[in-house]
Amino acid sequence: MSKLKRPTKRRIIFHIDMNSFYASVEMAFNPDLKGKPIAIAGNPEERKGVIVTSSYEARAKGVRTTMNVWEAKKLCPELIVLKPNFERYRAASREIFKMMSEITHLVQPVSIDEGYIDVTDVHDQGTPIEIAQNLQKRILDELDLPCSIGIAPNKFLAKMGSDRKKPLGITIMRKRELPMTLWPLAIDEMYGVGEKTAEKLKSIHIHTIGDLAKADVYQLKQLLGINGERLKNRANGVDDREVDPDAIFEFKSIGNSQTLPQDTTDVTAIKQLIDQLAEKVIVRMQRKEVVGKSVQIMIRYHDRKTITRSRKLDNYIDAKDDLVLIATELFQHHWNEEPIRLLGVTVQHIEEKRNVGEQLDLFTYAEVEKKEKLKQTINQLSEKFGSNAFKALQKNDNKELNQFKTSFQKDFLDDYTK
DNA sequence: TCTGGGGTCCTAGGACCC
DNA sequence: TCTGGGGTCCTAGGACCC
Repeated sequence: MSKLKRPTKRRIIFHIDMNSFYASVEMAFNPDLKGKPIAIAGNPEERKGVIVTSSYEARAKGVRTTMNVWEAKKLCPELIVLKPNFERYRAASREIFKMMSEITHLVQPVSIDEGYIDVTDVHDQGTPIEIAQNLQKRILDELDLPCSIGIAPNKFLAKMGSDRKKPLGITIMRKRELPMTLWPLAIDEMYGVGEKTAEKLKSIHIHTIGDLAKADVYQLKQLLGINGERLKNRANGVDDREVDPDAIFEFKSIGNSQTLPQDTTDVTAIKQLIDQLAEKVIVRMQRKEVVGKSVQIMIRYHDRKTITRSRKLDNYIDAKDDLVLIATELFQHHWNEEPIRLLGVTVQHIEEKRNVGEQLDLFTYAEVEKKEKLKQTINQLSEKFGSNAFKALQKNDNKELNQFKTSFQKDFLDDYTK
């Protein structure tokens, strides 16, 4: 008997998007800031002082995300620049998602300030529009934070909808109205189309989402691979991704990176930064009770050329020593000695600790590696001096190998390797 | 004085196995 | 002796998003 795919039920999905979230949280926290041009940025003394978010008043003066602080101040001299208070933003975010989860358990956070909910089976809280209005009002009344909501039969259209009206908009994207609502929009406004893709599409005379909806699928595939077909589908309002409340728990990597105060070739400073980054990554891994099986470093050079180098491991790691060891090795192997602007350390192939079992609780990766090296050394010694003296040691357990190492290795090996 | 830091997903080539 | 082709894993890089 063939398995027929059941036609998917028509769904009602919201995309909730907080309006200039960090700036709004700061204004809620300090109402004196309301109505003023404010921006959140890193340390303006250092070069990482770029604008992360700005209030609508600042945007009206031309202030944009990723703009340098000095550049923004040139455009808007009265700009109030604040350092980010991530704890504050996270706390606000938790409250918002709690309100969503009081409507339905089908909540999928996608970042600190946006998420999807699926209200298809919510029947006791009014019409979808009423549910959206109530949610928006509640977030505004109780948290003093504005948001926009898109209502649509799928995620893509809901996302495009929440973008239509800011702040405090509610926009319904009906499939039959797409020629009026979606298709006139410029291709760069489409979610999933960035700078590069927009350029490529324009080269084949696709300038609006409507052009894309009607474009030849084979030509699109040639130009963009599988993504070409997917974008065309989305332009036609087709997107069957489900709202997945578990997605947030299934993260795949944890990393930290940092731009240095100045470009540097100073190995001591670089190693110190690797150590700090590894520490941060490990703390986050421990908090989430996960381990990882692959380590990646990122080096951004003075000219912004960026490389990544990674190594898949035989075992899961969760210890700082291991991460520092492997990240440092990767760095030493691949650094071309040019001045470095930014360094990153990331652990990939993340698994929950409890799913991995206990095999690696015996040794840390660093210990295993040390043991392997010691074995190799002993093999070499056996070759040179005959097997009798060392064969026995190879069969012994780790404790004896270590005893051997501490008592003999130093002087003996120093002589031997010279 | 240009351009932060956190991620995800996709592609493509080479190695290796069958 | 010469040779096909599929599948999977690993690594590096790129595009995109907030």
